Amino acid sequence: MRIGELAERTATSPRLLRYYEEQGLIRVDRSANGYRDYDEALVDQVAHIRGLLDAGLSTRIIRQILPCLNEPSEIHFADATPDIIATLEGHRDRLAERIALLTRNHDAIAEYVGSLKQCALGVERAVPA
Amino acid sequence: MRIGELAERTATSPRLLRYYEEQGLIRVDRSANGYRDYDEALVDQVAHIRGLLDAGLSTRIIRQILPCLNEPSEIHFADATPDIIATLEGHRDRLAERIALLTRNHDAIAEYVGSLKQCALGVERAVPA
DNA sequence: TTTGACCCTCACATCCGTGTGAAGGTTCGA
DNA sequence: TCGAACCTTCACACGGATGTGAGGGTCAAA
Repeated sequence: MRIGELAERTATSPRLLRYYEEQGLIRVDRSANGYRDYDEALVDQVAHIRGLLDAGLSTRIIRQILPCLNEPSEIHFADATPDIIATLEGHRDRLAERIALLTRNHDAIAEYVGSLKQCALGVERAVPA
Repeated sequence: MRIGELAERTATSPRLLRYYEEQGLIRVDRSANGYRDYDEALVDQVAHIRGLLDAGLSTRIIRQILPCLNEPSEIHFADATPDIIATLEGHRDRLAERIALLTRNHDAIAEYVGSLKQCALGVERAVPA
């Protein structure tokens, strides 16, 4: 499909799709006329990338961890060098930290919202101003 | 305490502490000479803010959810308007989505790294080139 | 054949969190 | 009293993700 359709289907902009390509996040074919020609699978991939960006990861990091996340999950044996493994372990651990932090904040907000709703109910019943 | 000390204790920079103040994230007193005078509690608060920023939240959002996160957790009853509650629920839910997404990715990376290490071991044993 | 909707590249602009430096005031110890 | 180390404000700069516009090509339908 062409860039306009993919942009619409992923709720992004053509500009961003070109940017992700430039950053090495997606691979894109070209038609004879020079237009970008996107594979159907890119719809999911772009959604995935957007999620990761939205979660605060940089394109640099996403580029590094993306190979692990391909669905067929074919292991690239050549990648099993110690420093690549170390890099991935680092990303894995920092992801865990980030998750823990987000979880703490999520829980705090949830608790606060709970109290607030409780309180709103109480006010509604007790102080019918 | 003064800005230098707080910067050091929170591993930030004076510049950022001024910025957080400017963004309405922290409240800061002034000494007679015009110097900022930070309360002890700011150490934790700034750490908290840094965590949220690091987790990908913007100062605008942080400003909104910060009141819920104060340690004494004194509920601001006046805040219990339906739209504020809705906003908070929105943040809470989007946080939950992010956590789910990051968790999936964390697990995928962990699994991939596991396979990679396994594979590295195998190669080491099987192909002592 | 022309028009309109799409695509291309290039490049400058914006926002946000952050760094940095200038120009100057305060405090404190030598 | 001088200098070092701290503080102030102001303002410009930068990198990353994104918007926008100029100048131009492609293609299909009228």
